[in-house]
Amino acid sequence: MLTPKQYKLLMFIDNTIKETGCCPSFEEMKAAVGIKSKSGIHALIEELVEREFIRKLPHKARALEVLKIPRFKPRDIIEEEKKIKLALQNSSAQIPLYGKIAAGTPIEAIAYENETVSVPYDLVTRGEFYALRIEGESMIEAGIMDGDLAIIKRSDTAENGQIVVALVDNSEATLKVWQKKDNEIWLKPCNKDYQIRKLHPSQVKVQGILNGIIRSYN
Amino acid sequence: MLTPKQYKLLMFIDNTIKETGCCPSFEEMKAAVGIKSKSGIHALIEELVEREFIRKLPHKARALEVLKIPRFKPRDIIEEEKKIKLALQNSSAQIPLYGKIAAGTPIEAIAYENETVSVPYDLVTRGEFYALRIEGESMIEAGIMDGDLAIIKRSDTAENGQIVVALVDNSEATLKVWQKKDNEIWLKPCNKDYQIRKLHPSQVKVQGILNGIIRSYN
DNA sequence: TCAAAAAGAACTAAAGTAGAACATTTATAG
DNA sequence: CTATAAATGTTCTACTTTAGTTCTTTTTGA
Repeated sequence: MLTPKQYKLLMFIDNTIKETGCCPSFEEMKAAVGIKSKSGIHALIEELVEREFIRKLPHKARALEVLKIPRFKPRDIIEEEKKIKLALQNSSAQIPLYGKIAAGTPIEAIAYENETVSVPYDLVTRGEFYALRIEGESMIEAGIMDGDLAIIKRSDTAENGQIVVALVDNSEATLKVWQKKDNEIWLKPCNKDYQIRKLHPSQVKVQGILNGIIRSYN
Repeated sequence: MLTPKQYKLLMFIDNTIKETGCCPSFEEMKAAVGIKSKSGIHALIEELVEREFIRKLPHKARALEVLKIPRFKPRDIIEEEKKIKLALQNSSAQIPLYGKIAAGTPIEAIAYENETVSVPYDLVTRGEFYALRIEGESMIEAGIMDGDLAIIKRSDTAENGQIVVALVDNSEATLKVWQKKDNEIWLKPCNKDYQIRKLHPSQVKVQGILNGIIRSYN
């Protein structure tokens, strides 16, 4: 449509008229567009007139009228496009999403689901990770809400006090605080309404340790 | 209909005009379509002109006009777009980390900090985002814990019930649930031990809306 | 292996730069 | 109202850079 200089000039004229109410002189345009000679401006204006972007009132000085300016994309779309470009450059770590937890199936059993989620690198340093969607309120006092995405580091051991993915009786996976007491394993929820489960070590297997939480309010 | 290259070129021309207001040159088109010679672009343009998708103003440089956009995309383009969408899910965005909240400084004041954090792309679609480190326990019942990273979408308005970054008396930034009641603004914490603050609208300014939470257990 | 697509070189045309001379409009003093 | 100076706009020439066209050669894919 327009050349860059033509466009720059058109926008300058339009702006100036809108701001000051009167048309800029050639000298002002020279400065604005970055041209050192009036003839250049003249040529640009002739082009703009020919392409019907502006109109000249004949035999008048400082008498230009802007007829149209090229339509723009909405700013937020441009912004989004920029963001997409940027996002495509910085890749982040991919970890598999293994489904929901609290549902009662061993993690391995649902590992075939081929979904992945991207997480910031600082949540997944060193080790093997996977993600689970939280279901239920049993850990609410630890700030873990229904629907949150739990980032889990694969591990088959845990320290007291850590929040772990525990597999009970080889059938039920659950996210709880791990506590070893004498000859029992305590799985402690973080919610007054839930009971501590006291299990024999042979009944419980650690499948991973909670490493991070991602929540989206959408 | 159109070949993938033709379609790609047409879209590029249309986009460029809408974005920048001026027509791209052959050199720019070369880069956009991925052709190394101007003659290739020339051939494509001739095709597009013949099929009346674009018009050339004769004897002018950078003077193309898009007449219409085809309703259907070539199959290859559709597939490519799918790939991009997929890649997007797998990528992350960088957003600035503006420091801690609850500390009592307006967000703007600490905006100079040049740190950024990377967050999954699905937490930061459309809009401008920044991150704040949560300090304190006032939102603990909403699952927002001390030390969490809050992903905030910049906004100066909020709906009732949203969790917002509110600037009180131009000096104190705080994360609370927003509620407009008659002629008062209520800033509600999510913690029984904290009081609701009832303020005059002139005292409070929204600085952003909570969009996500990232927590790391390290 | 043949035709279509692409690359490249050589060329033509348009856009932009610069300065000067000239023409017109506008403001101002007499 | 008119003369005139100052400001503004137009035209011309000469030149540089950027853009577009045409042709030949090379590559590539059915």
